[in-house]
Amino acid sequence: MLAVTGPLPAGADWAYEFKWDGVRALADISAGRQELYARSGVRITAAYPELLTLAEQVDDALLDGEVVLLNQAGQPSFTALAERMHVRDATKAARLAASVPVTYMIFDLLRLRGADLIGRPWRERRELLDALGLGGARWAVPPAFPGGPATYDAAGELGLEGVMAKRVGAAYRPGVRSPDWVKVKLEVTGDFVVGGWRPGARRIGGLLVGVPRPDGTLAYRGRVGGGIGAAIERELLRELEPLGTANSPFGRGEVPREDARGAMWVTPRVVVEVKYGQRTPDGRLRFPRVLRLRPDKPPEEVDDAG
DNA sequence: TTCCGACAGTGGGGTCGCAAT
DNA sequence: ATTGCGACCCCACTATCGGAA
Repeated sequence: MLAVTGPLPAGADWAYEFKWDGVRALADISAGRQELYARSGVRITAAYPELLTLAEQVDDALLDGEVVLLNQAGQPSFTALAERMHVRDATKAARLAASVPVTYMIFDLLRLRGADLIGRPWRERRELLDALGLGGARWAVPPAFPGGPATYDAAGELGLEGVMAKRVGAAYRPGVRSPDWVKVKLEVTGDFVVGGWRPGARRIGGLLVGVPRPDGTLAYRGRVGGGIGAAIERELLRELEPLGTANSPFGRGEVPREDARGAMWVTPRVVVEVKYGQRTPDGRLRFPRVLRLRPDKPPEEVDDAG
């Protein structure tokens, strides 16, 4: 079951959980055996051996949750998790499980001791899950809260990805992106200077953006290809085409070769407003998309705050 | 006839593995 | 040994098309 994106729902028929930035995983435990499955249905048991002792706490259950890798501050790091999720080799998995262990955040219960719970309301499934008393060094059942705004604020303070709102009376619908689950992500908008663009299936595939440095070069912040519809593309072409230049306005060697392939460089004069999730460890924008052009904003006034 | 929802396609940050260079 | 590319993970958004209203 998947969530739709939307504004924070309000009302007594909603409950709120933190949204964990990791990999979705179903844990199927029966007869002392345990398997983990990714959203695609692929078996990912071997990648996370530290979760296998979960079977000692429950003998027959189908659990839904998110595998996360917490940093020292207790915040999930998707970038760090990415280095673990492709691992198939048992020896390598065991070494990583010891040095950078994951945590399984369990939030739903779909089967218990032979009883299929999918048709039961979320509230009931959640009560049964809580009653199992699951908890250990490498897994947890994070709490659900009754207040939406408070949960959202807390997610912001804790540096989490956002909030999941769940309709308490709703059944579990496998594989369905249902409005009974609403994800509300903490996102920000910021202004960035266009230093180049790449042709794609559209005339403008994506923009290469950055923020100005005192020496006049741009500090690279990544590519932005989302949000460029026909109208914005037309505006961008009108502004960018006269600004073409032979040299990259970014710092030397700063744009990865992959990103620079086919790029058309421009004099850094066009400012765009971009919406995005968090930053990656090296400052690049995650899930970026163009909101609009900022013809009113001079490039010199762009900073890296937003 | 118009509107809406599902879906394919395009774009992003990443990692890994394999084949071509 | 390096590079390109697709397959997976996470995703947002746009354009299109067919069916419902």
